[in-house]
Amino acid sequence: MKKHPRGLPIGAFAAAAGVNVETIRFYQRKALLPEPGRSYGSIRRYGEADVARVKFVKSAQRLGFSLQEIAGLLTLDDGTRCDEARVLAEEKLEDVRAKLDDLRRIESVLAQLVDRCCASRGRITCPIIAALHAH
Amino acid sequence: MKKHPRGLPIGAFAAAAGVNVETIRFYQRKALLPEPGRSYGSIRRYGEADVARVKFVKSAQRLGFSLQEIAGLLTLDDGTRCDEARVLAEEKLEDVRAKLDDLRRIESVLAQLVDRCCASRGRITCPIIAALHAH
DNA sequence: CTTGACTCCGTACCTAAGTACGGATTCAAG
DNA sequence: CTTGAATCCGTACTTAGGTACGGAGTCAAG
Repeated sequence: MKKHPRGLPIGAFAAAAGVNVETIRFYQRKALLPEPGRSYGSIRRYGEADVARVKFVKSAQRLGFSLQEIAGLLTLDDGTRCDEARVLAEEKLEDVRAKLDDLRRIESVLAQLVDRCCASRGRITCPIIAALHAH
Repeated sequence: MKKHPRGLPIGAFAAAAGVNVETIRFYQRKALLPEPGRSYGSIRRYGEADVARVKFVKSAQRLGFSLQEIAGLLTLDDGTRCDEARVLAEEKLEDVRAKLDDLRRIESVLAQLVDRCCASRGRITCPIIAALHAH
């Protein structure tokens, strides 16, 4: 493993964070990452804190937060404004539960259709097609 | 209500189907609707079958089918190829169940985080922020 | 025959979260 | 000092499902 005494250049940084170089640049434009210092020239150098930040973003994404919402979470990064973080998490939980309700409804309709379809072998009109015509 | 003896022009058709005029033209480009006849001039005229078709598309969308998948369903529109329709419905059911699994996992994590957050009033480090840093 | 509403058509724009490209620098090794 | 890799930067493209725009043509009523 190579040493990067002045901090990681973008390629090594992206690899360390498990994302694409272009993704780093994209996050930079979205201000999800601070503009890093550019020691000796015009090349950006990143540190461990930046790697942690990208991983934070990816963790939050896995919980369904959008990048915009994650920008909000990142302003609470010092961990001292628990109330605000809880509000964001509660709102997201509501979103997720609403989507769950939708999907459960859809699942039951689809399951019924598949079921009725199986039960109606030889019928002239497919129950699935008929149901889609019915509403 | 006005009569449209030669069939509905696009505006009345879109209204009857409950969608935007632009949506009709978009569906036309996607070949979800057949090119309608243009009697006497260059104006498209639509019939009841077209209205039913748009409603079919909207029903299928509510069940989570993409327009591309709906194009597939529409080729089975005569209702005689029940097996093929069932396969498409089963695949969609699998999709929906996979998404449900994801969301349930997310819900439980979020619910735990909110819970722990509530339990830790006064703590210095917010458990939500800490958890996002942990993975 | 004119006016106003409607339609036609192609094209651009929108969101989200990136990905891809390409010319110009710059860095590091030999 | 040269060469090749990496970086910089702006811009365009991607998917899905539309929405919006604008100029030209057409249709029906008065």
